[in-house]
Amino acid sequence: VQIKAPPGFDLLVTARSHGWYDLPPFELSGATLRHVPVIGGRAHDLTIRAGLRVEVSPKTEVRQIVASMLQLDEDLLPFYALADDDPALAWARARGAGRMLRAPAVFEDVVKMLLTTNCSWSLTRIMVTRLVGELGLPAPSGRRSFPTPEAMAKKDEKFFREVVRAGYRAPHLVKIARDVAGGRLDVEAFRSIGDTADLRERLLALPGIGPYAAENLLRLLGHYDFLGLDSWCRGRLKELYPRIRDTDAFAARRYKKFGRWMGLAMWLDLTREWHDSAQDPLAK
DNA sequence: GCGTCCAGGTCTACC
DNA sequence: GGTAGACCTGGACGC
Repeated sequence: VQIKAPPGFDLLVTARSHGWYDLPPFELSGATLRHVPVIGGRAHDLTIRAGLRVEVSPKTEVRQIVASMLQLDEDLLPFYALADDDPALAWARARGAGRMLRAPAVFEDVVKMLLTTNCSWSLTRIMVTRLVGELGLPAPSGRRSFPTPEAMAKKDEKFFREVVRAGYRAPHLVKIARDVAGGRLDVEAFRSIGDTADLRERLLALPGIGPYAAENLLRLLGHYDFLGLDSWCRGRLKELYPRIRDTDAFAARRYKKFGRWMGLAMWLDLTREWHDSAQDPLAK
């Protein structure tokens, strides 16, 4: 399947927009991005190569999934117009940066974000790998999908504590999975909510999702009005701007001029070095 | 080998 | 509304 990309689009820049490419079922090898989406109840091998050649079936649904995963429909021109005037962000237009890599389903993004809270990146990777290995559906290649809400809903808190070893996050995983599987919670509909404040409140209503997780999920949902500051962001701000004292107040001032794009502006400022070299940014 | 600290926070009980 | 303190795990670090 050939998919037309917007001008300036760079698959590698989008794939490495944040850490998702490092968590299964995502796999980034060279300029090839893989995932195992569940389509029609079955797991499929999805391979996306530079030039956006996609090899999978059924084709129609794949177009929508890939366009959503790579945020191909996001109009970044208003953001670039602002970034052009900022010396630290003028690179964004030239590199085609600003599209955040997303999972095929919002459910996967929510669960993964929950598993990034209050732990090291290596622990996040371990927990997600166990979840996929235990509950994912096998694709023809043998690689596994991210678990469906139904698969997770069948497991109890003990499983998430003792097998996934998610610790105190276990009851949150059970609650979210069972609410989604039971039809009481439609996280996929979050992509069509336009009002940022409303969407943020709905995300904060999810157990285990606080300001950090909600605001980072907002960014994946195309809302950049909040900064989503965490300890990593604060550390990076201090590295980039060593003279600042109050990182949160500084960030609010520094990126205010970007308006509804402020969260994206900050993220690209903090991660610009990831796109300077061919080195894996998470390898450090 | 062992103990301590902390990492891409959240929730609850208090005040 | 703000603020301690508890919460799981795994890796880094010091001894």
